Amino acid sequence: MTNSPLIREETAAHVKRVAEDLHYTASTLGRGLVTGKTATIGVVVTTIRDPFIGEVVSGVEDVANEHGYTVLLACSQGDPHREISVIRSLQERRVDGVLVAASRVDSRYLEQVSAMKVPVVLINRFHPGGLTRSVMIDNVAAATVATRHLVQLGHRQIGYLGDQFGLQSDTDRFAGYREALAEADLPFLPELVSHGDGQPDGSVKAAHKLLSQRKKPTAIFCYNDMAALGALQAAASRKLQVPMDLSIVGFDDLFFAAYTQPPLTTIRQPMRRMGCQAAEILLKLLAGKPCDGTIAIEGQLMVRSSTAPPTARV
Amino acid sequence: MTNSPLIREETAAHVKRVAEDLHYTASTLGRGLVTGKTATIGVVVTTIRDPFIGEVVSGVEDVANEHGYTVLLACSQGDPHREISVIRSLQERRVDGVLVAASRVDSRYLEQVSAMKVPVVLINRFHPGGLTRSVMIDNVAAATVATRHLVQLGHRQIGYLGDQFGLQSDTDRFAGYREALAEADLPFLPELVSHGDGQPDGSVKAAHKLLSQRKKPTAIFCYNDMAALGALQAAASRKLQVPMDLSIVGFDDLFFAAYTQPPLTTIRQPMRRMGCQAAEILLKLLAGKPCDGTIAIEGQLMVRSSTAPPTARV
DNA sequence: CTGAAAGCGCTTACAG
DNA sequence: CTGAAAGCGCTTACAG
Repeated sequence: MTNSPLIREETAAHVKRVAEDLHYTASTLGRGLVTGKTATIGVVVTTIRDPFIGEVVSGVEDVANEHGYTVLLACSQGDPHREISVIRSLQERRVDGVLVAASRVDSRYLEQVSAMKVPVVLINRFHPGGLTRSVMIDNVAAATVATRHLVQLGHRQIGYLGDQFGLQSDTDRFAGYREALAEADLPFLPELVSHGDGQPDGSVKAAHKLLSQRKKPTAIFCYNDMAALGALQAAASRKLQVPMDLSIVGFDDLFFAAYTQPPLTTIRQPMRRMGCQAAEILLKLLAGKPCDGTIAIEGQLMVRSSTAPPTARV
Repeated sequence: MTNSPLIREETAAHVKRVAEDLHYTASTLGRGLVTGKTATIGVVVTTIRDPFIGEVVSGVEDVANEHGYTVLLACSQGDPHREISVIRSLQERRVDGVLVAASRVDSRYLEQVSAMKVPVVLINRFHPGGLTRSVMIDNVAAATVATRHLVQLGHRQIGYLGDQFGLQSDTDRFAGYREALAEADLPFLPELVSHGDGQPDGSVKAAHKLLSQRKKPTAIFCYNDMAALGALQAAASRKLQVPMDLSIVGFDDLFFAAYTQPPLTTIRQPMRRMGCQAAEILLKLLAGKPCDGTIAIEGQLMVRSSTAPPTARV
């Protein structure tokens, strides 16, 4: 099916027509075997149920498709066993390159991906290595901006509702939170930080812990929008009005953030665009073009209605 | 790498060890060429950004993986051009079977999938044909249950906030809505139905249209939870209290439904399980086992706090 | 029981 | 310019 100027146009047209009538399409298996390319990229994620991941993968799929590539989906489910089986499956299928958008994967795993000797692009992750690149949001800076927003509204008791302790992005966002406190000369109060799981359920509990302090926070900066959903719920169940009694800021700007009641102030992370960029880097690498360093994305503060100055009640 | 009792165990172990050291994995390209199987299934969706789709695909990926299959992702984006290019791409890669979880695909498209001569399983879609099966929720029945719930609470002015007009599932849910009205001897009022787009943005507008009637509804049954998000927003911007001034019921029970304020009464659609079931049917078909008919899933009413009896104010 | 050959569907380099 | 052959990495049927 390779076009060539050596064949009479009408002949080519005829062949094409017949091929179409027969529903014939050249097999990439045969082609792949000889060219060593499959025009397929592996996308490794924790779970595709996560709306953050969905956005990223959508961007990836889009540019991949545009360039004739197809996406092989690999969900690790955060399970070490599946992590390795899923990687092997990509390797067996001889993907041309790999994209990883899984926040919670351990490093052995990235080691294994590297061992495939194909280009790999990491999203919101970093791993040194010749063929691996990253596109990541500047978590520290974005978290500082988010917390600073609360400081500027007049809050002095600001809580941090994190994801699981030890997760890189959690550590970074926490660092940004502390940085904003420090720059405003606010004391860091350990009892104002609580760790959930980056999901609504776990975050409700973590939020309650924060809100049951004797000196409770007037504002909470949440690890992500999922956690903010939990915080919103916890506030409602304690009859706290948001933002009058409690300000809440999230992170990600998932589709529902503009639709919570009240609409959520959050840091917008251009998830889809990050997916696109990551795919573009990968395709460049596959085309043999040089492409170095890690791309740092800036988060953007979206001020909506879940934040306000603290009310002066004691 | 095929195990065989004919080879000494220790030899096999040795070979395996060396293979592992060399990071060798048998290529499925060579194998596929001779066996005619790729252990790959194509999953066609509108867009992976849709949380409904994410859940379904997660289920599919799970059972596929468990059985040694890998998922090739194909997003049509509802674009006819991409629909065909994406199908071709699956065909070129010689997927063993196809799963379609795209609500808005036209039938020409399904025709093309059928022409691939591989088993296909449709989710929430029906298409006659020898090799195609379906797993679908009973939209009419579930919508009747949802509307009946409102009737039983005492509502007489019940609105329907639909998806785009003409979509099969919209038509079915609308039919269920009318059925519940009829069985309660309530008149059908055309001015109480409004069509959005199954997304929050478009549904806000559609909800406003409903709420600006002279005799406005005291309850709205929404096509899905996304639409309900829009209805919730519209209510809030009109200072209507949910559920006191307006009851709202959704459809799907997406992850955020339990976390809206107030938590959303909705029809739970077991999305993940539907994905699993669809994959299981496909795998059965691939194994040559007979497997017929379409599986009908029942929706489940989840009563939360967005519905209540209408207040007696005029 | 075992090892060499044929062949799956392609592309590419080469001989005519 | 064109057509036949070799070969990519596998599996399988077959000869020894």
